[in-house]
Amino acid sequence: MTATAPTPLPAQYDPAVVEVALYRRWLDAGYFHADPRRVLSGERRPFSIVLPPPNVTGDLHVGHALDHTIMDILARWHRMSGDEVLWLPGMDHAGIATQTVVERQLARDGKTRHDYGRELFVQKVWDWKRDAGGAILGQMKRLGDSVDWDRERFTLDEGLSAAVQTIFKRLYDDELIYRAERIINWCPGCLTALSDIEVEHREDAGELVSVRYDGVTAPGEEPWSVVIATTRVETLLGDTAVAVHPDDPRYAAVVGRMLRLPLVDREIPVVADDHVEPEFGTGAVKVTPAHDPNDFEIGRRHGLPMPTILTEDARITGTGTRFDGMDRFEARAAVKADLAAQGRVVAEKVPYVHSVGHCSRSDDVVEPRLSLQWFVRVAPLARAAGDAVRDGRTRIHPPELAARYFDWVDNMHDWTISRQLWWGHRIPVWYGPDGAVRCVGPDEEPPGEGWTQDPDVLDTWFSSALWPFSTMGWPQDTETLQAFYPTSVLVTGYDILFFWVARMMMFGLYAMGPERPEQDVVPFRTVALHGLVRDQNGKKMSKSRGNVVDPLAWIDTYGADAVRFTLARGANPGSDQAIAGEWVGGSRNFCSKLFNATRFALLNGARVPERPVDRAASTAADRWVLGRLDEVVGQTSALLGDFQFGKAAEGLYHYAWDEVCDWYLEVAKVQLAEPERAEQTREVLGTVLDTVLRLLHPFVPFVTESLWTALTGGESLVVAAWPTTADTAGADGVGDGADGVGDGGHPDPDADTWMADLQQLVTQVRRFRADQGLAPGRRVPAVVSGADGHAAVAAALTRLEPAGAGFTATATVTVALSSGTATVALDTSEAIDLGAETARLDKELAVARKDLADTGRKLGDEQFLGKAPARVVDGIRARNTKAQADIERLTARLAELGAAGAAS
RNA sequence: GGGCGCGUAGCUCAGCGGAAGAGCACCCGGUUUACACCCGGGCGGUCGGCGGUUCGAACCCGUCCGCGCCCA
Repeated sequence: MTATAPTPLPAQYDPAVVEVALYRRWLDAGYFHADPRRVLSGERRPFSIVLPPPNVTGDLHVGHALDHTIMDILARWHRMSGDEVLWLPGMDHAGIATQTVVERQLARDGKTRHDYGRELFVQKVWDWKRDAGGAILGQMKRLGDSVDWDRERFTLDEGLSAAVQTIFKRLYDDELIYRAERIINWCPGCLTALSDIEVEHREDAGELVSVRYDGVTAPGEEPWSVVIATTRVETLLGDTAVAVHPDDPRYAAVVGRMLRLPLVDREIPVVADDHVEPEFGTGAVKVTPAHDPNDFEIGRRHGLPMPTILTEDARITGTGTRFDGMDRFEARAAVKADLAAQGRVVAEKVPYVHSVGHCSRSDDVVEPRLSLQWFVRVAPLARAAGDAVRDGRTRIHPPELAARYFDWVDNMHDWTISRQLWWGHRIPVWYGPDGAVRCVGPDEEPPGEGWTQDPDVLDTWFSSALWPFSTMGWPQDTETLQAFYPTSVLVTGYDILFFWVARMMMFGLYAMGPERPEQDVVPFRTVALHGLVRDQNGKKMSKSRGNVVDPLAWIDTYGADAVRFTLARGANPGSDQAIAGEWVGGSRNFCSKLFNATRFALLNGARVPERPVDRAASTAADRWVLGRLDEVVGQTSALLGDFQFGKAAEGLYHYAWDEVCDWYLEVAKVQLAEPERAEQTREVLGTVLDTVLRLLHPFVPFVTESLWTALTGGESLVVAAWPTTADTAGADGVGDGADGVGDGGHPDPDADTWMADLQQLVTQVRRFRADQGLAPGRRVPAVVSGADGHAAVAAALTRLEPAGAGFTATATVTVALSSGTATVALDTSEAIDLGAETARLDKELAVARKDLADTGRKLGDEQFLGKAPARVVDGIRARNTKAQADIERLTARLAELGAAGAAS
């Protein structure tokens, strides 16, 4: 890097003027571009992440902001650590959502997609994508995402489409894709099939209606009947049986006999089936095979007819009743009314709260529907996906959430992949004369005359599942693939575990399987799961609740760094976090603090030394702050390696603000005023800030970049080296252990003790001043004794001044230090507030007495002495001694005050 | 109904076997030559209830209560 003279900083930091320009500079410099050759040549280790592709119609919401912040922290950290980093961005084509957006536009002109025809409509969707799609990509730039824009991908790109066709053909040839007539989830709003995970179950208030079906009687026979209960009474029109449990004595006599289906006047049998729950309701269930998955299975077992009684948009059809043409909900009321009129409604529960499936896109109530669709036979794929985690080839973090993953992959149903849409990858299957079927691979010509292609497209997830390798050029064996697959980590919310992880695992293992050693087949080595972002009261954000926050508004107000830091700080693996604007303000304050601290340091000539600071020649405060820096360096790397972003951020926040700013900078002011200390202090300041800014860069890239380039004159923090303890620790041989002075990142107990004593001394004097109402700015003459080596610094930090002529101590503060009691005699030039001081000392005395009692009790307990480890016993003993000393000291002070009070 | 998780300061959360912590909020004082997006000081908790294990429990076990999520 080229070192130039540090540049002065403005009076205030304004993220708005800095962030956009910095991001532009990073792009121009090409820092985010990944070069596979540096990996293949062995020059660098690879680190790769594929961005779980956001939806092309979507905007950046706060959940993305968290997800991206975490990925960016990892990417920047690894980049600084010398890895070749690929973070690959892109979007999916979101079949239903995108088609709906464009159809809505057409509807404004009173048109439908059918007015344009398939080809023209798809062209219109591409137009929309070009003009209005992908807003999220620009928003990612605002956040600072260090993605490789040169490799941006879209699931409908040519290359990715070839990948889709390739894997479809392979699965088809392996008989892992099949076409069949099954009950699927049908959305009457979107007019397409859905997979299980696109259906959201919710407790809705419906009704449970019990209806009497009369038996068909022989002449002269007693009338008999069976009562069934249903929440969807309109489906009665499609019933083809009533089922009971074979061992249910109540119905043994009627199994095999016929019932008269009300309203339709069709005869249906009573069948016996093991899967009927005798305890539920009356123990008899109506069977509508074309409109209920369980009933479909019963229908198959008993060879029942399966009439479809609903149109695609959920209107009654083909029943030959007056209900034909009615919407399903209208029909529900009408059917019930007619049944009631016939006296067949024997019971009714309204409201009856039960679980109802809704379309995750349109929120319409999903209708189970018998339909001819394409499916993936998931059993072998899902087993492989489970095994990869079971045998550790892919690690789920935090590990507790693996249970959820297994729960899903071990119980997965076959996946419905056909969608009755136009926007998407069209199924590469052609139908010819006489029922001939041909699946066409990517390099094959479609069959010609007399053949037609399947009209459906594939589920968007089908192409998203290929994302970890299709984006890298698969099925071509590219350098990118060789260098960066398997990806290092997939970062996503635990709520998306089923969507991304399970499917990407299945397809990754299947597609890459034949070509690689087993260890290298998985799509990601680690899956790092984070939680949901909630509002400030811990409530889930939702449009209906009106508590959705816009991360971009926060970026405008507080800066991207502040948003990122807030999210990072709250990110504990696998658990949800709450967020509020005020808290983002707190992070903005932290960024300002860093700015001001660096500004102060630069104004005082701080510089980064060529070689590590010589600790032997340093003050205790220098050694303390450097020793703590070593610890923070080690701790931050360790926590990042364990995905503990919240703790890493917290540790840096605490060190930078509470230790460096509140204590070291204040001590540094004193040292800078001493000619023989000033230069050393400038180097320590430079070292500490240089390192802290490096450590913070992955979290808050913008402010750290501005400050670091100003401080060091370096090119960019993006490509600066990640600190190690070897960088910061002095290699000067001091710290052989004899004097307890640390070396090479080891703790420095002497310096720590010195600092703890200083903090104790300063805090006690400040507290006295506050209790006594002494104005903070007022200089108070004082004599400090029993605190050698601390007196001058402590005096500066507590605004004490040397005693002059006529000094008369009006008050004394005693402070327990490691080496004994320090005494500060002050001349407040007036009588002190005895009440306030006595109350203070009484409070401290009470604490000391309680501690003496607590520790005394333990030390008198044979069991404790015998069983507790020596380390603990020693600790208790030390506390006991300390409590005794405190009591003596405080009692003596109180006695003096009593004397003073009596004398005055 | 099955499974998982959570109840710690006003709010959001760390801590998960040896003296109760943080951020934000709140109260008092402050133009201390980096910072009022600040500085200094302070208030605030029978760690959901009850039992058990242990020399010792916010932390381990049981049970109950209250929330949340996923799958039926």
